[in-house]
Amino acid sequence: MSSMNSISQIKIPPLMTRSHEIANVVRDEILRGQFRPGERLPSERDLAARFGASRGAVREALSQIEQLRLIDIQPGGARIKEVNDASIAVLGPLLGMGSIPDADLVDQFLDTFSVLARFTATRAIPKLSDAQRIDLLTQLDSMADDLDSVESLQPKMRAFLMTLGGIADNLVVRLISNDLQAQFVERMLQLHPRPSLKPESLRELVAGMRLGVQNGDGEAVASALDVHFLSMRALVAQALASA
Amino acid sequence: MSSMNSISQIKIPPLMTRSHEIANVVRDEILRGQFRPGERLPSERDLAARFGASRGAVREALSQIEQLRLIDIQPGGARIKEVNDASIAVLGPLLGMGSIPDADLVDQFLDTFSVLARFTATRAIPKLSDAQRIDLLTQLDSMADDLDSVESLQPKMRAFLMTLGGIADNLVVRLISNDLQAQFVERMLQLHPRPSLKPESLRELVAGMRLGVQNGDGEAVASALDVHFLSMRALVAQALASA
DNA sequence: AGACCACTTTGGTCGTACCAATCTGGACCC
DNA sequence: GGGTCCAGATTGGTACGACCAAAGTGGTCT
Repeated sequence: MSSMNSISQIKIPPLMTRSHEIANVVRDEILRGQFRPGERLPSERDLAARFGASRGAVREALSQIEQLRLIDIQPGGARIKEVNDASIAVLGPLLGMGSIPDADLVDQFLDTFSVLARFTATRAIPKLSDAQRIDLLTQLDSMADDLDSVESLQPKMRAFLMTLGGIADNLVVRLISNDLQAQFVERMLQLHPRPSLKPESLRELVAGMRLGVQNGDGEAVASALDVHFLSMRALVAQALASA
Repeated sequence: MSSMNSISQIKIPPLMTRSHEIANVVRDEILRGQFRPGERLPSERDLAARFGASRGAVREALSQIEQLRLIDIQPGGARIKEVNDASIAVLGPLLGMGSIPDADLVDQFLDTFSVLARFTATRAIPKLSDAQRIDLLTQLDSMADDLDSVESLQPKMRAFLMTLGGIADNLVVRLISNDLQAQFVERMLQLHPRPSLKPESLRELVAGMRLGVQNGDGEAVASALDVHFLSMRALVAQALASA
């Protein structure tokens, strides 16, 4: 009986401060491989001079990059670490670097996301209350009305998965999904050409999930999601290849 | 033909700077729920006064907390956000807050981790080269020698999963695992009483995985991992309950 | 009661200064 | 030549003070 205010969540550019700018530039340089792991980053004073900023701003920037586990700050110098050992939070920048997202990375993301969705479904469905089941069915029925418009289906799908996530009640997965969401989804939605799923596939997805929800069969819901994500991956790969 | 220097990777307390201290304290206060979401954090100047630190140090601290998506810094004041919307990186602090880790959270972690392990296995096994298969089998045989000593098996198990991860070659999962590792594993290893898996269970795990690797049957390896993590969860839950 | 405006507070940035840890290079000794 | 050792330069850690623009505050006026 609350929230749902601030409906559209208009995202003002999250206040690009000087330190964030610097952090972004330096982060991207590291991700681009312009420094070898173990190598020293230019000193704070040098960076400050280069960006025409104060050392304070640079320090804030480096402090952020350190949180990404991309560098190791120590007296004597900040050293670059392996990108493979970094935090999830580098995924977004990693994706957004080329003019077109790296196809492999996108596929890996979708693969991973599908596994998390499956996981959520299998954990949520068995513990459904009657009210929750009805809620989910309602959402699915609503989704069944927009099968040909990806634009209007996507947010409903997202909401559906969020509801499932709330029921599964696994904070770890929730936080992982947050990060993937934050890192990935927004960039994915700007894809051109947008992959277009066939209405039949979507109908199959919704119907499959509905059956699973009705019967309390988590594996059925998960399977429907599997199929959906598989075709999604194929389409996205195709879209990226032709771009 | 390189690396493998700095064998033991002695981790000196990662240089607890003033800003990190402040960040930790404030972060924990937020995680502890001492502020309501939407509420304003004390001003940088107030925090500086409270900690007897400079504003610069406080700003670096807040900048780090902002990266955790726990606060939203804006002119006018920093506002607290929902913990549920935060980054994975809050998991560690969240676990380490009570004298004993929260049992539910630990279980959720193990559940999630098992899914990621299963995922990695199913993706890695089908694309094994001969050399990789031999490598894995060798590792498993080595593991079969330490079945009764959890202390010596654990690192081998970890190495095995890392190898699988390298073969699966999914950067997204890799980064997620990094974070879970960074957030969780170290704290888990300090558990008392340590959960003790029965040697028979471990033998079964290793044997099951070996068979799967040999036959190129990813699902078999995944199943063996499933069983293992299930009993692990039961034991950990028991250990935490009796603590 | 609502609109409007001046004042205060708050974050964003800069500059300078000092300390301690680290690194660097050259003198020195074997 | 190769290793050792020490002083000076470099680097990060921290502090204080100052100014600006944006956001919040409260009181006045209508």
